[in-house]
Amino acid sequence: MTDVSGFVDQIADKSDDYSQWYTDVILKTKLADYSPVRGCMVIRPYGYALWENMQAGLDARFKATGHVNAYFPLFIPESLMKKEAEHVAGFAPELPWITEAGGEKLEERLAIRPTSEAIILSMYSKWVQSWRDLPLLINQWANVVRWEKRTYLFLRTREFLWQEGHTVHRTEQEAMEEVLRMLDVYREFAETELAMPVIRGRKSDAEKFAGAAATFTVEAMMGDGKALQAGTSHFFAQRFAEAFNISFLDMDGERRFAWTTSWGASTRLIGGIIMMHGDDSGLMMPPRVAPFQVVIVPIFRNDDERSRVYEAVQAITRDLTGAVRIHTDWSDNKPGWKYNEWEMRGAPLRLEVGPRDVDQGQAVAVRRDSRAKESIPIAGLGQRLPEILDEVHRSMLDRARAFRDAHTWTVSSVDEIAEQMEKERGFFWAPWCGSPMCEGAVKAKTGATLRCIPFEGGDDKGLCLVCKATADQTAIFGRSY
RNA sequence: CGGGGUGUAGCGCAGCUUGGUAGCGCGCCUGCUUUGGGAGCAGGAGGUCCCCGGUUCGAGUCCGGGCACCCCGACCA
Repeated sequence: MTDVSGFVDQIADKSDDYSQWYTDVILKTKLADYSPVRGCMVIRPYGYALWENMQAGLDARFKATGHVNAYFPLFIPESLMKKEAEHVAGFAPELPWITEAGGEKLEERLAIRPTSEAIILSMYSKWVQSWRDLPLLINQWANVVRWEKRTYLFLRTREFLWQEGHTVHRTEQEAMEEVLRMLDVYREFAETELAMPVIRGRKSDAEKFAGAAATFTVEAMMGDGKALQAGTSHFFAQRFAEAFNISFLDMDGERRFAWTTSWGASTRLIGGIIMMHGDDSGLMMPPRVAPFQVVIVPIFRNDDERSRVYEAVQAITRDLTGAVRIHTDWSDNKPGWKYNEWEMRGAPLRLEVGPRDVDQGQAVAVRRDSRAKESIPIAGLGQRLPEILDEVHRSMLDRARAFRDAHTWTVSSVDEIAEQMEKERGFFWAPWCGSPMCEGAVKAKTGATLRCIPFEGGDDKGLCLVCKATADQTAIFGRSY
């Protein structure tokens, strides 16, 4: 393997200063930049292209499960915001308010949406009259604002992009099925498109969404052992339906409150991609959402060679259009510079095309993840490159799983967590009695919060890691973003 | 909201102790030579030294006040 030490000196060492590494990577690879507005960021074209690919993957899955898109206003009247007590209490500290517009004080303050339950469900109360109107399955792609005190690129900014699905159902069972179905859509999307292994589970009461009866989550482990909530799906029971008066005449002629859900994933996932796959050379884009899956680096010494290489590159680009997302770097930089540049920016595959290759009717493919080189006949690129991209995806997913497994411990006491956290962070599986007191004790002692009660892999009998009472469930603890 | 740090060219920084022509590296522009793992030479452009006030013949530098941003912590769907 090529020695790559010292090539990317603009980026802090990942092991040396993880958060500086993360910030450097984002700025240097032009994913995003700080904005003139404190706590807000600009998503640059390279980052936005990534987001568009992620959107496409999610949107197709939402459509395939029967959902349609719509768009609701950014502003929420205070009276609507206040209708569900727990909900407003949960978001109050980070709500921005518009009190004046057009040179006049508003009669009613308008909140800038932190999430859209209030505005969407108030509309649903008009639209839902009969059991024949159900289920109502709507998603929206939008920006939301939460006035965070402490911000971090992609992971916690005051404004961010996301999607939020809001559905209404006739029965509790249907609503719960929807909640779990969409949670699994997030899991499948994360693994299939982002090469990001996640754990499905339920949130504790302390960690659940403000106003939800139950919150489910997919949790991923970042490269520093901290947890990232990669997507959530909420079961509201009939709480919001009662607050917003969403009721319908059922088949038996009885008027009943509906059952509602919501589920969301955001640009935070981009932060997850960076932290899960990146290394000291920079980004590593999961092939299926990478803005450029293959970057061609042309090599030549003079005009004659340049024109021969140009022809070959044109032919290759023609052949591959539609099969892979391809970009050719015709900048004036030297090839070596381009190799480093595109490794830093995480292109999954580099294709070198030089005079020697043209003479032999081939091109040299180099993988970002392993830096393995392979000479491929030009005629065979259309078949071989997608194969390699799939291999890269698989090995990235495998590596992320192996990393998570190597940083996961089964423990029986909170002291074990504290002890291990001194050395290395990760996920801690432990029996938990269900008490918020014990959950709080773990946080106070170790800084780790309860990430979820996993669907699979837990033990249903044990003694609580804190109080030693009988515990019929297992919880996963960890530091989180 | 608390603690720390930093504001000087697009970026990274030096200069401030001891006041006196605003500098360095990278990047950028032009030309020539280069190009298979971050090229070389030559020439060139680019400044509200964060802002306001004070001291002084003279302030990037000293004094006072303010602002902004970054990092750490608390808080946080």
